[in-house]
Order: sequence, then C-alpha cells, then structure tokens
Amino acid sequence: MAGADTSQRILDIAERLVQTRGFNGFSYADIARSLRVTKASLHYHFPAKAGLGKRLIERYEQNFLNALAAIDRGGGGARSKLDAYVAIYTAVLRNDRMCLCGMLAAEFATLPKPMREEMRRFFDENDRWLTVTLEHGRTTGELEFSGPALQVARTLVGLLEGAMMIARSYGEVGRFQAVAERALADLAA
Amino acid sequence: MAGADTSQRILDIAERLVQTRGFNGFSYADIARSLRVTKASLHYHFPAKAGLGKRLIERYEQNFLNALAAIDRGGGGARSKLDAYVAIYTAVLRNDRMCLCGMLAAEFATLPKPMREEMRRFFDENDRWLTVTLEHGRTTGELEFSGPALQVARTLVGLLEGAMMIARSYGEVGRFQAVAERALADLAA
DNA sequence: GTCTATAGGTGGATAGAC
DNA sequence: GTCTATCCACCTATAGAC
Repeated sequence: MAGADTSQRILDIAERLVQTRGFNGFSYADIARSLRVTKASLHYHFPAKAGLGKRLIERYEQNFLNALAAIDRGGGGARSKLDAYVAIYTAVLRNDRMCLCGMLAAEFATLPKPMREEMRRFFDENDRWLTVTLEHGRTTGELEFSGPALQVARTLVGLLEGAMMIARSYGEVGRFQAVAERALADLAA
Repeated sequence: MAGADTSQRILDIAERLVQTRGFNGFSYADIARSLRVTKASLHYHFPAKAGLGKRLIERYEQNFLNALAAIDRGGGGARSKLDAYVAIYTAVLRNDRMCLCGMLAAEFATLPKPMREEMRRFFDENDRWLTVTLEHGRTTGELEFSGPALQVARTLVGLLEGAMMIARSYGEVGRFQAVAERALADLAA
C-alpha cells in the first residue's frame, strides 16, 4: 500500500502547513516541494484542495478523540484528566503549531462548507468530553464551579485556543502554560 | 482633502476584509470592487499590501486606545470598566467580525515583520490597561483574585479572543457573551 | 488621483504520456 | 502513481496617459 502511505504523508505535511500558516497560507506547491513530488501527483491523491482540507479535519478530530479516550482509560481523577487535556494543547504549541481547528476558526469565512461543518464537530466533541469530565469532577467533590458545566467547558476551550494563538505570536510557550494552569487551579475544590 | 478621505475609505474596507476573511483572504481587487475604483488607484495610496497592513493595525490600535481612555474618563468602578472592555469585543462580534489582531495572530507566520511587531504592541497595550484596571479594583476591594494581575489580564485577553473566534464560527454571539460574563463574574469580590 | 494596460508570478486544476 | 506540459484565473505591483 504505497498509495495509502503517500496519502498519509501528504496529510502529515498539509497538516503542519495548516497549523502553522493556515488553510489559505499554503499551496499544493508547498506540499510538493516538501514531499519531493510534482503538484500533479498530489492531485491524484486529493483532486481538490477542499477535499484535502476536509480529510485533514476528520483525521485530526479522530486522533484527538483517541487521545481523549486514552485519558479516560488512564483512570485518574477529574483534575488529572484536565491536566492531560491541557497537555495536548501544550504539545502542539511546543511544536510551533496552532490547534488545527483554532486556525480554521479564524479562516472560517473563507472555508468551503464541508470544512466548516467538520470543524464545528471538533469543537462540539471537545465541549462534550469536557462537560462530562467537569460534571463528574463536581460530583466527586474534586472540582468546584458554579453554573452549567457546558459553560465552563466552553470557557476552557476558548481560553486555550485564544491563549495558544497569542502565545505563539510571542514564541513563548510559558505564556500559554501560565494562564492554562491558572484556569485549572481556579476549578480545584 | 479628497485624497486623505479616499485613504480612510480604503482602510475602512480593508479593515472589514481582514476582520472577516484575514490578511491572506482578501486582495486589492476586493477593495477596488467595493470602492468602485481600479486596483492601480489603490496602489497610489498604499503602494504595497504590507504597508497597508501595518497602517491598519496602527489605526485599529489607536482607536482601541481611545476607547480605553474613554472608559477611564467614564469614572466607573473596576467592574464597570471591565464590562465596558468586554462590550468593545461584543460590538465587533455583532458585526460578524473578529478582533483585527486576533485574526492576525492566527496568520502570524505569514505576516511581514512590521505587521508582527505592530500586532504585538496591541496585545501589550491591552495587557497594560487591564493590569492597571485589575490592580486598582483589587486595591479598592471591588475585585478579588490571586496572583499577579498581569496573569489575569492575559487570561482575559486569551479567553475573549478565543471565545470570539469560536462563537463567530457558530454565528452565535450569545456563546461569546455567556463565557465573557462568567469570567467577569468570577472576578467579583 | 485615477485610469488603461501589462508585467511577472503563483494559485488550483486537468490531459495524456509513461 | 508519477511525470511533463499546459490552462486559466488571480495575485501584487508598475509604467505611463489623462
């Protein structure tokens, strides 16, 4: 399956490009250079850029969900789960990247509709996992917060995405870590 | 001064385009169409797109600082100042726009250096004003939070920018308002 | 200050040989 | 599956007439 392998490598390179430069900030020529093939070859695997973009989000979301499932299997408490959740973001930022979907959220107005829908699914899944985790933590008394867990979840996602974006502009991962840790500390009972 | 007026109208249109589509998501042709002039005319006022971009940030930052000064002149307490600060963001989002600099933060890697520096200045000024406001509120006992005010300031900016970006992708201003109000409520003594 | 015309480059995408 | 060659639309930017 040399074909499937090439498709994966294309996705790997495109993913990095979107996370660093945005969907409108890279071209098939960039991927071709990096993979040492011609642009035409890329179109064999992904006829249109919109399709490549949709696949990118699907794969990113799947990997993200797998990471969340791994956290749940880890069996720690709510706080340690949230720490692990933040660690995913931190690892991305250390790699000089933005969250794929955070990046696409900025470019939302210019994206083809299938990409928009897929991107929102990513945020919906994040809200869902965080809501469950937060509510469980509140039930066990490990966490303390008022109001609906969904609102705390959205606050967390918004903060992580925004702080990540700004921290990257300064090249300072610590800037992100400081606010993320503070946000989690505020949830401790 | 029809010339200066034209320059301002160009900036107005370009500003809207950057806030909705991003700096890499619009072209001189878009401005020309909207202003009903030719692309060549635009280059008389702004020879290069990078220069136009830098001017955009400078003007946006100046308007923002003026708004902050107006809030300070209003003479309310720390909490009402923070409410007014959030209201600036809400107004932008109601207009289906992102914060200009939040948008540029996403595109950071593709921006010319002068735009990067100007953009960071915007965030620095926001940090500064919020830090002063937060510290004053803590002194008077109106606000309550632990740790350096600068960290709370950066948490707020990160949250507002991130939540704004995501809320815009859903076309739901209320999504932004809910998390913003919650964040401010957490600061009340 | 605004226009026409155009340069020189890059964008995504396709046809058809190998 | 990958290549060469090419298309056409669009990009930023400039020259020079009006």
